[in-house]
Amino acid sequence: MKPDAVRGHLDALILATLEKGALHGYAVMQALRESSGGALELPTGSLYPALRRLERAGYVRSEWRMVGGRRRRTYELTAAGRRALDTERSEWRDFAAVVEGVLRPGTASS
Amino acid sequence: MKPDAVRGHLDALILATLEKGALHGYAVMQALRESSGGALELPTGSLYPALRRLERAGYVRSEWRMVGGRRRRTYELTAAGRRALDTERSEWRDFAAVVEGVLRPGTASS
DNA sequence: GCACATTATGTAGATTGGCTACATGAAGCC
DNA sequence: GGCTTCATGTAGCCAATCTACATAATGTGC
Repeated sequence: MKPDAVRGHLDALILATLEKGALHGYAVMQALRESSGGALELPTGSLYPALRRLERAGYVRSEWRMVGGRRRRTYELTAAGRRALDTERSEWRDFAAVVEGVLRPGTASS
Repeated sequence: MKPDAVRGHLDALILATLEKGALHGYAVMQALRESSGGALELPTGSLYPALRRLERAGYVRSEWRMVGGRRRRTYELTAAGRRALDTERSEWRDFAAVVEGVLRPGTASS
């Protein structure tokens, strides 16, 4: 998968990952890798800034915790985040349908 | 549809549009608008640079024509362009499957 | 003949979001 | 003691799309 393909859809992926419950950044990375069957290997330089962006936007809320001397910042969806996820889902469906329609071969008279 | 959503997939859309036959830039715009049911309104500042990029990459070949005193640059897929389109199609399928899988709700135990 | 929409091509510059590469540090394991 | 994994983050780069602008001919309505 080309690196930039996810562009514009990463927020949706992260929000969906957090839908099931609060997670810290590293765990989001792992969850995304797993739920994508290994296809999504988010570098930390993509993930952490994205999470902060989502927080600035009010879609997630974060909280520091110390677990065994290790600091963890756990992220949790806000109500606005849930609404944003709904929007992202329907936008994805629209977008996918459009691309699918254009890409589908054999629509021409040929 | 948010303006940047197409990011990373525009090449595929343009190549697919040219698959049915050579078109000039403006006609590509119209064809894309039509085949997307009006969802894709490509600004010229996206389309023309994209076409030149595809040409530099060797995926399309262009030719000037004068039609009724009006200059037209028609673009045509090359063999490499057809191969690229195949690749784009399969990459799209992979990508869409991944996003679909992550976005699908209710995969959790919840 | 004049104004305005449409057809047609293009560039300059801003934006933006994901990437690479780097930096830090603790815990776990051998 | 050394290596891997867990964990968080920043600085700066880059590419692709967008906005806004510039140009010019044809078609249409009056």
